[in-house]
Amino acid sequence: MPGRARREAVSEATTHRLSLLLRGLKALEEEGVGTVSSQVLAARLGLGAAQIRKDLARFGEFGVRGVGYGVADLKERIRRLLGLSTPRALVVVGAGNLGLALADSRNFNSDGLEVVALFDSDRRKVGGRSRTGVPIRSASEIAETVAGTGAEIALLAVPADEAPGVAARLAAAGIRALVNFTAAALPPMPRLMVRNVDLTLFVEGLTFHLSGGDAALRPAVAPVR
Amino acid sequence: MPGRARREAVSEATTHRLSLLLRGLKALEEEGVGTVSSQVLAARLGLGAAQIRKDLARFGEFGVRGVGYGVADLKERIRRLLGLSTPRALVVVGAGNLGLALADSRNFNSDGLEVVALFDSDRRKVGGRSRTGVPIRSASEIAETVAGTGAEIALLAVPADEAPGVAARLAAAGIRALVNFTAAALPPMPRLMVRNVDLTLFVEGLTFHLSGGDAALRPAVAPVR
DNA sequence: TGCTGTGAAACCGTTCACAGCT
DNA sequence: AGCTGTGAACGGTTTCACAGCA
Repeated sequence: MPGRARREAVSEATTHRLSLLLRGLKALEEEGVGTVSSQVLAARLGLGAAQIRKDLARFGEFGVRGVGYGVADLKERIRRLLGLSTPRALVVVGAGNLGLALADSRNFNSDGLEVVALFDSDRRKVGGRSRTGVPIRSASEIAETVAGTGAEIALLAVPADEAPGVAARLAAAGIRALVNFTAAALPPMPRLMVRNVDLTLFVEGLTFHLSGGDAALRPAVAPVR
Repeated sequence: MPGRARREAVSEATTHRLSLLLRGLKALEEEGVGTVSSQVLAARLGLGAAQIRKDLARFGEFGVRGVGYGVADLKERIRRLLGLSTPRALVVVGAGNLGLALADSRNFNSDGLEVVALFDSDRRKVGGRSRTGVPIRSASEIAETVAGTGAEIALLAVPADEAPGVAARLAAAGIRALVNFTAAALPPMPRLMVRNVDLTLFVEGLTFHLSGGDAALRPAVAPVR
């Protein structure tokens, strides 16, 4: 599923692993570990050691031969690399269960990320707050809020049929990157980077394998051979 | 990120595209379209035409040369292929916002999929129902409910630190496939197929590209060359 | 002519194996 | 001796280009 925007030399798989790496390094730092090898890191994250080294190699030299990586140092450099060293504001559109879950997730409220607002078109929700205190504003205030907070990233969790319209408004408001949690396919938009995260797809991938892969197509009787 | 279990000849990318295809075909059928070419289908889904043909080729011959694919026929065959032609029960563990969102999602309650129960350890939630009526049971009833409903698939949406324990209990209860929405890394379990869907990863992938890729590592002054 | 099905080519990411530094 | 950084091999997926059929 391409989500290509500009010169995308770095694959999504790589950025995902960097994220994972960052998380692992944080844990190690809390455990008081000062130095770590790609070997050990890999085992903890379920990745290959060579792959970690390769991923890092793309961005420079981070370790010391014969020794390993400095935990605090590598952590800081990856954080920097992922663009998390400067604070970033997020907005979540759609204050249904999914939107609320996203807004309150500690994962989006750590490092440099902060969810600054939720939007919904339901009058009864507007003016309220999520459990952790994110204010719910009217969808009509999107442009104003985005401008005021400098938010660059939006998480889209509205009903599928409203998704394209809302995405267009977010783009117009100056949002530069969007994660689409909707099943709707969004048209390509000029200055907006889009990642589609379709939760259904993961489940149907499982049903495929559960049902024995392509078993459904094979005849019920044993094949000739 | 491998999630390899048994002989996994068919890639996750392929099953995702089949899911997408199924969705597209449903839409076409509702529009009253009887026949469609890989060309048109591809354009609607944002895929390549050759790729659609290649994906299908893996499972047999589905179209008519010079004509295209019969919408109703192809839809039915893909549904079959994905293992959605027979009903499947799902359970969702964790009745927080994310769990409730998953349980009420129309995506998991169409075709052959049905969410039959939510589980939570919070006494105050147990006995209640989600907005669409899925009953919330005590986490202690997992084994019993799974046995009673024949559920094979579980969606895991509990706090990260509880994830490994709950996953083990689900495996013991007879669940065969699990989608882990938690940030926790689950240990490999014998008869349990796991897919990890870490929502954080998608956002941090965006911050990487927003910050100009590896711009953070390049010196502020222009490189020598 | 139009469109599928498919071998071949191109591409990309991962894994291997080792040179090089500490 | 230990571990990083990396060229080379590998495997898998995507794209191309066309043969074959309606």
